[in-house]
Amino acid sequence: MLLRMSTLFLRTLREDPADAEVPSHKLLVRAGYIRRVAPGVYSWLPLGKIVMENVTRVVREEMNAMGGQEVLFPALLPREYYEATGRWSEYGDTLFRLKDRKGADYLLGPTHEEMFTDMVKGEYSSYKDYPVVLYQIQTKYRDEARPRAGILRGREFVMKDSYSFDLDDDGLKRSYEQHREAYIKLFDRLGIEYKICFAMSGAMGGSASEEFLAPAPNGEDTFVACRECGYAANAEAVVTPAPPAVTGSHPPLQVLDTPDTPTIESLVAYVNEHHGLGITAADTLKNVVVKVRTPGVKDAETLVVGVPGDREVDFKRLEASLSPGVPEIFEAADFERHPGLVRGYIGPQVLKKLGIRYLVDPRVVDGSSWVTGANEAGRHAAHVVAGRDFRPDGTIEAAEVRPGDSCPRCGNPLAIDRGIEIGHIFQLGRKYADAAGLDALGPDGKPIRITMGSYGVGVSRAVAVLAEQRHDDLGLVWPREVSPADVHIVGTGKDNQVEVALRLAEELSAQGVRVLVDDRPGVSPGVKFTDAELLGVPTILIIGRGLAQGVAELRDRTTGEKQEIPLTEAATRVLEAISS
RNA sequence: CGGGACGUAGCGCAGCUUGGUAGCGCACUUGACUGGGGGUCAAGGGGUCGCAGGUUCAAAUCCUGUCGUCCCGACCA
Repeated sequence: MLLRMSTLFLRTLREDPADAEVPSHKLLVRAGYIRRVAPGVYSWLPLGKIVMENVTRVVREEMNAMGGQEVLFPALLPREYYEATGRWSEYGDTLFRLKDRKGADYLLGPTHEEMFTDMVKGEYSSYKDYPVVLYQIQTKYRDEARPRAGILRGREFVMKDSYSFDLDDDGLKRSYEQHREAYIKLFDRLGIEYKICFAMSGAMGGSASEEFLAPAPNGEDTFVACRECGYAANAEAVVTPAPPAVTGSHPPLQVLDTPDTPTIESLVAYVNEHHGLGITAADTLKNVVVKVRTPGVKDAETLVVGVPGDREVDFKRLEASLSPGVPEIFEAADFERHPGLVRGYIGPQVLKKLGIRYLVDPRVVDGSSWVTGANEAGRHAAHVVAGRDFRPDGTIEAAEVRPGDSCPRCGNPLAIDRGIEIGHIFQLGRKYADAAGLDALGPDGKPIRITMGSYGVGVSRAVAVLAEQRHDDLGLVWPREVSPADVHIVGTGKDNQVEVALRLAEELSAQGVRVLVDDRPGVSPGVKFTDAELLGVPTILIIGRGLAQGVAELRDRTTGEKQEIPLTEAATRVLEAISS
């Protein structure tokens, strides 16, 4: 492959685009890899297209290697497929919907579970056919409420999605493990740094689930990681280790006057000063009321969540825990309908009587004693003991996670970081097979319900993640596998440098090296150097002022290392560099 | 959907307060010089000032409406 800058469809920009915030977005636009067309919708220019193809190739090779078979579904889908699983309505505004000339409903596929399931059902009917893994690399459409960060979160994006179909749970586990291994290989090859995190299976249903998160300051996901034992989890999925139950006796419940103490801080300060308690925020029990709306259920349920007072309720965690239920803020009007709930002074003592479900943080164990609301304005209660003065209906993971919290596996402190989800694997189970009635006829003549796994890789997102993780002040720094070229040869000078550069480029190209050569006439060396650095090809060879002395310069874009080499050795040295 | 900002040349921006000839940088064209860090000089081309309505002799500028975009919070690869 030989790309000549003199004819390459490329214009680099000196300035950052005004609508770009994150480095990957700025650099991919400035370096001429992508251009914006609409919010969350981008065109790929020649260099960007090559990078995307390279990522696609790696993903495809690893999927084939693990036994996956590639198929391709249309992006344009009729409504009927999404009707059976209820997602035509459940997906809501995120679904791009359209009508054909007859007025029939269509959609642009946001994901393809239904199509895969239906296809397998149409072709396979015997237990002898299974297991099978199918995948596709497809453009997906989601009308995101807020696309952001360029290619990182688009409304149109390329995803590899695969599905495993097995006869039993052991088979599903095997397929899941195979995908996990394939993903490790694939992301390693792509040069992406990632952490495998326990995840919630979320709205998709199912059980075991892990996310491949690429650590990046601009990531949208928060995850915890334990340096000691390697445990890593999406913040939504972190399990709070419960302390042992407390035994022994406590003083009887005591109601205290605590005027003007609607917040935890004011409460702690007041009871320590006026009631001599000596407590901290962690000794108080904060009770947060929410409404929970469950799909298909008419009325929202009122729910109270109890967490230690030194922690906020993390709405994302709460939502993940309640899924498929959706929590909503309990507003002033709702309080009016529930006079038993005194805003700012809610305690769990009365919830049973009010018939309100009460879920607590796992730290609220039997026998633990708390300072909490007395259900009267201006009054709190001390020595409120779990199991004695109130009995929760269960525990819930809703409290915020903080750096230093105990690792649920080994107890050491956890660190918190941001990451970008680049892959997700999970054991779907039988949800879609149930909806489609996907069975195989077993050896005994009885039908076996198929169990499925679902596995995604954000292909176009991976391009952005690489730009996000691998850049410096000068520009992009591609890893070898995805770089638009193996070597960027710069010919600069007023003698025959460009001519020599071109000759060398052709020679290398003939040996299978992918070459980008800057043969633009009349362009100053400074421009060529800055462009080379911006574009980010990992090896740069300069044919410049040293030509008369038979010297070229070899640069490593990643390390910044420069060395003068004899021109006669240039081809060999480049071959060495790109194979190392 | 809630909060904030912004729409002027391909890109980045000024001009708007106080109405009167639409401007700067980058990019682009031509010529000369320069030739290892986005170089210099000269001459150019390129605009429905988001859209609609209003006020006015006159609107990029004032008023009303509308559309769109970006950023921060609830969804997800």
